[in-house]
Amino acid sequence: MKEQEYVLEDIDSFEPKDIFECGQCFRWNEEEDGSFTGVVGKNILNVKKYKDNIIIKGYCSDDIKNICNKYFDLETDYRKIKEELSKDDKFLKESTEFGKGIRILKQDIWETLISFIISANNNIPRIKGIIERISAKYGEEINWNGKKYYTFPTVDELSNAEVEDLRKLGLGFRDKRVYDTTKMVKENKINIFELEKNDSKYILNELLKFPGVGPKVANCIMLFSMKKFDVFPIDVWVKRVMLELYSEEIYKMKENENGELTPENILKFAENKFGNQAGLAQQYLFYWRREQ
DNA sequence: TTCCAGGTATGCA
DNA sequence: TGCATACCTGGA
Repeated sequence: MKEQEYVLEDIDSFEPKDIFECGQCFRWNEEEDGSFTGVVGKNILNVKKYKDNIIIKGYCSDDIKNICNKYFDLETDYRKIKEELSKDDKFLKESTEFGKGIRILKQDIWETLISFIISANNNIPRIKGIIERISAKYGEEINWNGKKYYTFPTVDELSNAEVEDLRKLGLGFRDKRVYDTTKMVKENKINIFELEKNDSKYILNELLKFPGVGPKVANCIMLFSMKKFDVFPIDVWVKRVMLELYSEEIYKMKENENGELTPENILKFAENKFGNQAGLAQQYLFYWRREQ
């Protein structure tokens, strides 16, 4: 482990607040100075915006540049994507302006799988608390700048938890789902670490085999850990914003013979309208609507 | 006290 | 297949 620093000069489309509070991650916390600190794999990172630069300080096991380039998706041109999305849509123009600093993180697939199972019918403060307690109990402790941090437990580490242990950590009815999913991963029933090389349809089908993983959770996993931007997770917020903004257009779809505003029709409309960037469109609209 | 939160699993017709 | 209902928990 080594202290390191990485400065991104004049970087476009990178606002720590937008990235860490748009709902894609649960392990980043704002500090008193406005920076954010989070645990990424076995590394601790602190991200601060200063004028047009992003200053990333880290306590890392690997080269901080490699870690950040991958994790923050620095190769992708978000400006271009935003331009394309807002080209002929006033709502996306407004929402991409509102969340202009959003980037989709490439998070660990295993951590994302468990985190979003926990997210079901839950609220963000509680989700964060549960994940923190799981990490403190089963993860690895790292000390940095006089503070204690905990890595998210590996598959082997979390396999030490019984259902009752998870219940004590506050998972509620999600305890058995996390336990059973952990067991399936541990026994390699589905190799989640090799999934991302397949197309979204195939991956969706595989992820749905895990207990606690439905369409919404599966799509979030693909979007937030595999850079599958063509998926479109539909939750209460997205449903709300889509109906508020696009009801007329969804009614008029030629596939929508009965004029129904069902999740299927919302999905068809989104895939058709947003194409390969549907996931990003979802994230801009979600963040915009939720922060209003 | 009651309701709700980035849904999913289950039991029925 | 298609639809309602229950589900831990803690904060408002």
